Amino acid sequence: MPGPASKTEKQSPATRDPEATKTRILDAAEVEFAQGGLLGARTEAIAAKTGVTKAMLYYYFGDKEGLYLAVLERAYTRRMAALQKVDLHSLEPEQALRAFISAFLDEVGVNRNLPAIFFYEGIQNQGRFYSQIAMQSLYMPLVDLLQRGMDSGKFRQMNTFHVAVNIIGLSTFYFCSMENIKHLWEPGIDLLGPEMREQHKSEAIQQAVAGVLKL
Amino acid sequence: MPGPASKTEKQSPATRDPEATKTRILDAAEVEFAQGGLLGARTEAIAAKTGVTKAMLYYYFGDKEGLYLAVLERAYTRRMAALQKVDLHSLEPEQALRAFISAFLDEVGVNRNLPAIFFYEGIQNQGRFYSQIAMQSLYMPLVDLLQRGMDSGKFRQMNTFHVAVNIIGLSTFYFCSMENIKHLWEPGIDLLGPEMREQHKSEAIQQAVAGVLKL
DNA sequence: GTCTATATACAGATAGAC
DNA sequence: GTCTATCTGTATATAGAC
Repeated sequence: MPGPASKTEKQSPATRDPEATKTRILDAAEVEFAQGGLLGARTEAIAAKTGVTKAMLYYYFGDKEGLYLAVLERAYTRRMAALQKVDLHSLEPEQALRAFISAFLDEVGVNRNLPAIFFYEGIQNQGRFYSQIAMQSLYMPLVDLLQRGMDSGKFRQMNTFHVAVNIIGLSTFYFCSMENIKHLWEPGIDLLGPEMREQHKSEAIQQAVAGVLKL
Repeated sequence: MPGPASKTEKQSPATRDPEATKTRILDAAEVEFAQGGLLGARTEAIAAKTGVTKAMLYYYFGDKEGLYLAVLERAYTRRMAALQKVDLHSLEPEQALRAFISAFLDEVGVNRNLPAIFFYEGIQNQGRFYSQIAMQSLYMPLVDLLQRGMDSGKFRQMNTFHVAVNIIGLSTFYFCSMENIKHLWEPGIDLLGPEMREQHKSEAIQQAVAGVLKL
């Protein structure tokens, strides 16, 4: 039965609201890019999730790559905002490290697509869109923090770059590998549920802290 | 200047050697799948790298997915072989953990495409091709090892599943994020060179061991 | 600002000669 | 067993009506 009333389920009608539409597109694109990367994402799929037509993506963002950059930009801004809330310099190194990982993982819990997106960015796009900036916002504060811990004698001697990378790794790998590791737990468990996230955060912090403290 | 002699550089001539050709295709496919995943990989690119035509991929492996499965199969076999060389049960928990990570990272050094491939497998394919098997070979031995350490009183109380995942994470993230993190070091450094790999391995083992030992 | 319809390019896959 | 040529589907992107 064709006709205007038989339209199949769309997320919402065509609400002629530019900002809302842009946001909805970005939200859908973020999910799609997180799943397939720039290469694997399909503009048609993004449009379908959004509830607008493909043409709108091009109207607002020029092309697929422009949309991708907008997603990265927004993701980066969010991450920065979340991490800058914690004042690392007012805390002792160990407490600062705990606070940093906690804030980082809370942010990942809210914005679950970021680890995969940044991962894709490195592996599929050779970091050509964002590695410099992501590094400055995420890794350098951590490296500085570790250096401060070493200087104060609380942390062991270490290569701060490698350790910083490994700490981000042990914190984010869980979110990037969920589908590979879910069989470790009982079937149907929600790895993103509050209890599991808390468990993961707790273990991640313990591992990170114990891994850098002087024996 | 057309003609049979002006053929542009191919990896090798058409050597009518089935096994060699299959191996060459698998090698090239592994690189391509590691870079783009099942979705992003291009059969044309694989053929170009191999030096045979696209038709050969289909002749030997049926379709793209068949080739992908063959790559996974071979990668899995290699990983199993590398990990089973170390006899975990004959070592004390701490030494076993060191040996396990060392063997794992040595294998990653030899076979550099695996972390990315398994990562893609989880994130892009929802682990539908391999998560069960990869889990059995990689995570369960580690979980058992951690449990043994807890039982013996040498390791702290922990959630062995989370800790195992985090240990694999801190060990592999480096290889999956190279292009994102390379700016932490001086320009042009080879993150896969022997010195850097040794540094990474050393730090990874220290972090993993310190993270599980009883204080 | 949003949609429908379509142009253009390219990727996966196959047929058939050699 | 390998290649060339090609079919077919699908993806990005655009033109133009509303």
